[in-house]
Amino acid sequence: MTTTANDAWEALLSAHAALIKRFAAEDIWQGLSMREYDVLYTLSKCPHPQRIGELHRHVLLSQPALSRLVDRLVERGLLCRHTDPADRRGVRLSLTAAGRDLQRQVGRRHARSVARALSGELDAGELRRLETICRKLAHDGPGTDKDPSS
Amino acid sequence: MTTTANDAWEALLSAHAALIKRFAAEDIWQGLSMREYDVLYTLSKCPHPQRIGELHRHVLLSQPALSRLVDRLVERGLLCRHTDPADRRGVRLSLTAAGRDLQRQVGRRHARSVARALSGELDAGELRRLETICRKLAHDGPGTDKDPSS
DNA sequence: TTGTGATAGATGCAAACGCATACAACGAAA
DNA sequence: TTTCGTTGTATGCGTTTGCATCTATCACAA
Repeated sequence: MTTTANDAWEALLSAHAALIKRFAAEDIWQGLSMREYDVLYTLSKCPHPQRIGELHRHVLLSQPALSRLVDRLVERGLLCRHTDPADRRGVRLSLTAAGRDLQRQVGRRHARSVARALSGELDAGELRRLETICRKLAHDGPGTDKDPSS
Repeated sequence: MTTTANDAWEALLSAHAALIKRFAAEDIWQGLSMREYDVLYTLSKCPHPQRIGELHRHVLLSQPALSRLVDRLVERGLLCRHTDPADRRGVRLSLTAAGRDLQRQVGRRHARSVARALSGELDAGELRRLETICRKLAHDGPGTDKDPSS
């Protein structure tokens, strides 16, 4: 039924908005915006220097906006940007030591907030179900899949 | 476990980003941004003219940004803004006929997109579980509840 | 009344954003 | 090797955003 899907989507949007507001209001961000933190976090999970294009697939931001966000992080000494030797159009990004430290520091606190917020409302089973369901949604639905490799 | 909650949150964020990107890419918005549509949609569900403050609780946007977004919609003739007679600091917003029409037109198409996107990945049971879980999360956790009336 | 603190929105301004487009490097064909 | 279409990122520019602050109104007490 179309209504069930729309109700679920609306609930997901509300949950997202409520939690984002709550997290944003916390005083743990050390001068980073949540989008900037998201970039640091994503890079912290990547073993190899990451391409901007890859980040762009992960982040909800236009490519030019991401490019300039990276500028700012580079200028703050949190990231370094170096031309990809294998494809000199491209750029590889990696965290500096300072960037890694800052991500860890903010990340620890944020992770605690997230745990408090979600565990306060959901039990372990619900958390796992939420994760499972959202993972299915996260892989772009049919019509957008450009890489059916995996 | 703190990890379970964080994995669930990350999955929710990914699902949100992927779906928003997908919906934003569709050519159904009639010159509205998704945020503007969200405001029209929220108002369309309210029987009575709505206060900006109420909208603000629903929308992920700062109060000044919302105020100006409303400006724009008023200027496009989609909303009307009139002083609340009961509290003349405040403002009540309501859709104009044009606003209601536009919301309906965009809303019909968007609802179909949402249904296609979510139903393509989830069965009816999963949709209902997702809604139930997200509703729990949407009600601000402890520490933010200012109105324990209901 | 008048004064005081709180609340609802609006406004100034700098920062950040999206869109369109430019630019550089790639890959393949002529 | 030159040319052409494609891809990865950056830049110009007008719009939208958030933060700080302002104004107006309310509720309540002196």
